[in-house]
Amino acid sequence: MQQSPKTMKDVALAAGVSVMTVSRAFKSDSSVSEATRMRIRKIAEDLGYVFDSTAANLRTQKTNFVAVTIPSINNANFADTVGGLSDGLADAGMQVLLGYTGYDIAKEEVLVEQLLQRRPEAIVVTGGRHSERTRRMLQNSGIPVIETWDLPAHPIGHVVGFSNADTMHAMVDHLVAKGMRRLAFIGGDTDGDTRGADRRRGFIAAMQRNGLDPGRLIGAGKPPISMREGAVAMGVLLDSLPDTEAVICVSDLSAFGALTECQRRGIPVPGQIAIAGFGAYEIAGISHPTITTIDPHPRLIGTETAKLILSLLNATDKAARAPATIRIEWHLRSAETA
Amino acid sequence: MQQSPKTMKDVALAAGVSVMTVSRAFKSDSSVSEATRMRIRKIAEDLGYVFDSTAANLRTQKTNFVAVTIPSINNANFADTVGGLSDGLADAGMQVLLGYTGYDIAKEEVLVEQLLQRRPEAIVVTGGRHSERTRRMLQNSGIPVIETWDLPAHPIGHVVGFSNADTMHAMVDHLVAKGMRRLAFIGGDTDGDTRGADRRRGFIAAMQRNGLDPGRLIGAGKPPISMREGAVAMGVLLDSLPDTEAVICVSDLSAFGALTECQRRGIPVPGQIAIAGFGAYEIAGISHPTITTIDPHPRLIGTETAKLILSLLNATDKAARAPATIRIEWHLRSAETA
DNA sequence: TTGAAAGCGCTAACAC
DNA sequence: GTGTTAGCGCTTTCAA
Repeated sequence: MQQSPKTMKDVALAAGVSVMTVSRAFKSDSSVSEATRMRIRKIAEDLGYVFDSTAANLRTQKTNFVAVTIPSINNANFADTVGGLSDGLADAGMQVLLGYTGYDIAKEEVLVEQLLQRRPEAIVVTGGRHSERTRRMLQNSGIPVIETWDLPAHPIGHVVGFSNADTMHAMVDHLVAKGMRRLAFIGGDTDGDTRGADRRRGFIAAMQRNGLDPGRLIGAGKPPISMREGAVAMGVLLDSLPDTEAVICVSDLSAFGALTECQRRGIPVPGQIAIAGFGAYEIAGISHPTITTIDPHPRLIGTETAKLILSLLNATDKAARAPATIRIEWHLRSAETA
Repeated sequence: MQQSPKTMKDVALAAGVSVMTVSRAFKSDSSVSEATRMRIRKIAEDLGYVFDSTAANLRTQKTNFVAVTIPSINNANFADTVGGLSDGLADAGMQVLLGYTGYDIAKEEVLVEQLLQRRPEAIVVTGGRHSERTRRMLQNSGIPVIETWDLPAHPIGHVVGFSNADTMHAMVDHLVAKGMRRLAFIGGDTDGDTRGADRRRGFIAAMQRNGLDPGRLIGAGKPPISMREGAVAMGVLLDSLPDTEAVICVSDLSAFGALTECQRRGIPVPGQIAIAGFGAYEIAGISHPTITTIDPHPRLIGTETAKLILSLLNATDKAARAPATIRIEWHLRSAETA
C-alpha cells in the first residue's frame, strides 16, 4: 500500500515513450501528437500517477504560489481579503500559501522566513510594521512584496491599503456632527494589532483636532478583541464614565458585544449612548439595531493585490515593476446605533 | 536587485568550505565544529542567504506540510479547526497548506489534485462525501487521509468527527421536552453543505421518531447560509407558518439572523417562538438573548487530527497505521432562546 | 569533522 | 513530433 509514488519514468515505461514525451503530454501547449497525449494521459490515470510539482518547481524555479501572512485565520475581514486574493490568482493557476502571525511581529519574523524558504513568487503581508530582520528578509527576497491593510510611511515595496487613522477622523467627525462631545474608544491594550493601534491614535488626534477630551480610552485586553471583551469593556465604560455620549470600538465584533451589554442593562442605543465599530462585518448590517461602521472593502484589497501581483510577474520592463501604492477607498456606513 | 537568490554554493565559496559543510551547519544535530557552524551561519546571514526548501523537499522526499481542505475560509468553526491543527503540527515543524472547496465537490476534486501534486505528508478533508475520482486519488495517495467533521459510513482512511444527524436528535428532544411540538428547520436548499444536509436529515428523522410533522422545512438559499439569509428565512417562516413554536437553524449565524428578524417584528423569543442554532459560535454566547446551540468543539477536532497525524507519521509498525476513527463529543448548550 | 560523488523527478535546450 | 543530455539546489552515502 505505502509504495513509493509513481514517477514519469513509470508512465514512460508503460507507454513505451521517453520521459520527455510524458512531460509534454501534461503541458497542454507543447508539441505532442494528440493521439500520444491521450494515450499517455490515460495510462497515467490508470497507474494512479500524480504529477510531482516539487520536482518541477526546482527545475523551473517557479512554484506558482503566493505567500500571505494574516494576523488571524479567524477574522472575517482578512478572510475576505484572502478570498479575493485566491480567486484573483486562481485564473493564473496560482495558489495561496497562508500563515498566521497571531498579531505578533516576532511570530511574523519566523513565519516570513519559513514562507520565503518555500520560494513563493510574491509575498503579501498584512500591515506595515515589522521587525528589522523581517524587513531585511523581505527586501532581499527578490520577489514582489506587498504590504496591505495599511499605508506605511516607508513601504518595503508595494502597498495596497488605506490609512486606519484617517477612518477614525471621519468617524469622530460623524459623531461630533450629531452633537456628541464626550466620545470614548474601546480597543486593545497592547499594540499587537497595529491597525487597531493606528485607529486609536487616529481617534485621539481627531478628538484633539475637535478640541475635545481624548482621554476616554478603555483597554479591552490583548488583541484581537472579541465580542465578549467588547461587552466587558462597555460595562467598565458605563460604570466609570456614565456620561459618555458615544463609543467607537476597534471592530464591529467588539461593538456588537458593547451593544449587547447595553441591551442587558436596558440602556437605549443610541438614545443614551451611540456605538460605532469598524470593518463592516455582516453582523453590523443585520444586528438589531444595525451598527454604524467603516467599510474598508476587504475583498477589494485582495482582488487589487492579486491584479498587482499578476501584472508584476508579467512585467518585462523595469518601469512596470516600480513600487506601486494602491489606495483603497473606505466608506462610513451610518446605521441605527450612531 | 532582482538577482538570482544565493545558494549554499555561494555560502560555501564565501566560507571556504564545501557545500556539504554548509548544509550541515544548518541542521542543528549534525556533526560540524561549533566554530565553523557559527562562522557559516554568520556568513549566510550577511549574504542574505535563504535556505531553499524546494530542493531539500525533492532530495529528501519530505515536504513538512499537511494539506487541508475546508469548505470556506470565512467560517469561524473551520477556522478554529485549522487553528488547532496548525498549532498541533507546529511543534513538529510542520505547516498547513489550506485550500477552499466553496462547498462544491467538483471544486474539491480539482483542489485535492492540486494539493497532492505538492506532495503533502498527510491530507485532511472536511466531510465524508467526495466525488469518485477524489476518493480514488486520496486512496492511492500513499499518505494518511483524515476525514473530519463527519462520521462517514465508508471512510477512506482515518476519521476525526461526529454525527451531524445525531446532534439534531438531541436538539429536537430538547425542544420537545420543553413542550414544543411544531418545530421547523431553516437550512440550505441544496446539499452542497453536506453536514448541513445531514443535520436536516437528522431533524426529519428525529421529528418522525417523536411522531411529529417534519414538514416545516425552510430553504434559505445556497450554502453557506448567512445571517441575512437566516433573517429572510425567518420572515418566510413567520409569514407562512405563524403557529411554529420553535425553529432549528443550520448554524448559529442563521439563527442569529432569525433572532434579529423576530426582534425587528417585535416577536418575543422564546416567548412566541424558540430558536436554536449549531456551532457554538461566539455570537451564540453573547447575543441578547443568548442562543441555544450545539458545541461540536471545532478546535478539538483540529488538535486531535494533529495528534493523529503525528502518531501516524512516526509509526513504524503497520498496526499503528491502522485506520482510526476518533469520535469527538459534542454538547448541547441550552441558552435563553430555547 | 569534512569532502566528493551521485541523484531526488522534472524540464530547458538542443538534436534528429 | 520525439529523444538525449544536463542540471535545478539540496542531502544521502561513502570515503578520508
